[in-house]
Amino acid sequence: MGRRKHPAKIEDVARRAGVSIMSVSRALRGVEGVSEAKRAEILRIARQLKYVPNSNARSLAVANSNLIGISLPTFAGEVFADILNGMRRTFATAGYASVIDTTEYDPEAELAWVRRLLSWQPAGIILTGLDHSSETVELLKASPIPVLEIWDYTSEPIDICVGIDHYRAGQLIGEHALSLGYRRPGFVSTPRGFDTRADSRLAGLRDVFARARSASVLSARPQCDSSFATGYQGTEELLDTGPPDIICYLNDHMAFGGLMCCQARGLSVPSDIGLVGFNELDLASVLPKKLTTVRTLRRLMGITGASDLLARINGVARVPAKSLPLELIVGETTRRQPGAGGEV
Amino acid sequence: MGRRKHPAKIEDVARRAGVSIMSVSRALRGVEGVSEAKRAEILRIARQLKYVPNSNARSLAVANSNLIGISLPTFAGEVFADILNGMRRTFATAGYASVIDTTEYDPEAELAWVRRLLSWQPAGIILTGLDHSSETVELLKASPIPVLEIWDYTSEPIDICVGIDHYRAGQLIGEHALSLGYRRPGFVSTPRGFDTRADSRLAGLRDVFARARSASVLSARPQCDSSFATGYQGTEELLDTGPPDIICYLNDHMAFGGLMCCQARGLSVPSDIGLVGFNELDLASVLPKKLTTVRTLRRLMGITGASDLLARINGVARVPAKSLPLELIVGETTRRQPGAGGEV
DNA sequence: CTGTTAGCGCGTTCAC
DNA sequence: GTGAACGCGCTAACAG
Repeated sequence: MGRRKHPAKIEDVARRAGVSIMSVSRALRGVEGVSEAKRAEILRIARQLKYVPNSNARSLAVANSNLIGISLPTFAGEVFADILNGMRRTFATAGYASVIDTTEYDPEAELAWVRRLLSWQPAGIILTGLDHSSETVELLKASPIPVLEIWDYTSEPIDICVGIDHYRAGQLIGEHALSLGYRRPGFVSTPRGFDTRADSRLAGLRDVFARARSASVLSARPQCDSSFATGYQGTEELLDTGPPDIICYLNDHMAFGGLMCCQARGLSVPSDIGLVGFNELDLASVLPKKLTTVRTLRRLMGITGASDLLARINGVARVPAKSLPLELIVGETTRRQPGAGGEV
Repeated sequence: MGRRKHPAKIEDVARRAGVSIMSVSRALRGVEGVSEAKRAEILRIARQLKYVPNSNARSLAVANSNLIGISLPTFAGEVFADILNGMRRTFATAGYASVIDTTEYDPEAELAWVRRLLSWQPAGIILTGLDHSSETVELLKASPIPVLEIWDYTSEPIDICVGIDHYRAGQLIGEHALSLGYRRPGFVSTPRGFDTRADSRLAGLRDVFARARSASVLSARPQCDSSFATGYQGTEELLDTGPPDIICYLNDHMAFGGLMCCQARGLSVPSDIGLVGFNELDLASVLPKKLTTVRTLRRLMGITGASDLLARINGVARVPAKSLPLELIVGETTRRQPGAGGEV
């Protein structure tokens, strides 16, 4: 079987079946208006010719598509994979396909992807977070295509929004740490401006400790190629400068790296130092020491966001922005009782 | 700024600029044939109108696209993310965009995705592994579109192939284990038939031990939602049935789960039991005990595969299938010397 | 139930 | 350097 230069088109099927193009079109789409006999014959021939409809022509003719365009910061890690899974399952059952690209946290890359997406006339577009270039926002606001912003929360999204309040998450962690008597907080994440959610959480943490007139939050932002290594190295940095009594991490993977670092240095957790992760990732389920962390309902977020977007696509005029609940998971990497190290 | 119902088209730009459609087309594509003055004015108006070209119309007119369609088993884990990163970087610099979907290891889902991909007339298609439905293979072989199969290796791919020999990887691990005196091997992975690469590695392992007339390889295949938990539970299963003296895992994450399980049971590694992972994942960099594992050059694989596919796209008639080298990384979770437990 | 006509937005071809 | 025709493959709207 040779590779044909030009794939079969609807006309080839029609000629071969001795019917008109329209009958083939109807038969293939499964709409009314073709006798069962013809339909079966047409389907047989289409399969035999390995006919695949041309989406470009179809989308051009009907001026819409059942395509959802998705933009993520990265494929690495469970976080976006979880959100993605929730969304995709929802879209798949509704008959929508999704095309995905990652921006590696670069707003210009996001803009380029949004342009490409718009050029396909998708049914909906999903962006991660709120940190877009102004041109991206203008482009999307001028377009009739529904837009979902997910993972971060704002009351004034481009269109619709489902996320969590990261600033509040930082406060939550800070309040917990304060109540346990921790006074010298540290924060380990990726370089500033890279991930604005991390910055929001750090801000929440800072404000809580500032209000308590406590020491300011030390932060380390090493650049490693893995979360684990970043957590390990960031912890080393903090321990070497002004040793904090509690370290908060961008996520559980980094916190695990930190735990390994403390272990290597002979520090005992939580008596010498407290560790707090974020996201309640899979890793936590096998650790001997339960990690103190914040549970984020990522899968639910994906499902909720996708459902809201589908509602907009199906004509609902406005869907209010949603903020999903956060839950602090108290583990064994922070003290259980207010400690003695309160005042310096 | 209201949301216009119909996005601006090339004709709108032309009318507004007082020129013909063709001048706009030329100006926007940056081809010869427009005076610089006109070009600047046209670009200004296009931007002002937030004009985005319609890809459907364009692809229909020129009968090709710079789109690469990619099919992955899953977004979870680092393995496919690493391969993907290598590929995407290569495509991006060559001006190709990629659209990705996951099959969750279901050949029928892969077929559906391939159909959709073909309907977009992409420049190339990438599939993970070799386990396709026969219809998928027929469809692709009948198409003129270059196809890359990645991650698994075969000398007879659909078109081109870059991967590793998973059977050989299993042998490698088996030979190493044998040489260290291990005689009762176990293997922990996901349910059978799910991931054919895991099955190949198990087969390689089995054959090595069978040739040595050693005990047959015990296998556990629990179904958990995370690799860590799967490794933990699979290890429990094996330890409870016929306790092996060495356990091999589908990947490092599972091996880590296994390590945690052994630790929880008070078993010491490697004196009581040896553990072997796969893939040399990021996690390993922070562990206090270096993991014995197999290094796979995933990023290189992505780059190589993408380059080969681009070569085919650019007219190279045939590109030979490539098998990338494997390297056993000897860590501290297996014995360093042949042990005493040789003969029973 | 079936076929014909017109047009989706853009690029190629060929005039001017 | 510029523009008018035509066609890419398909489908909505109509006619038979």
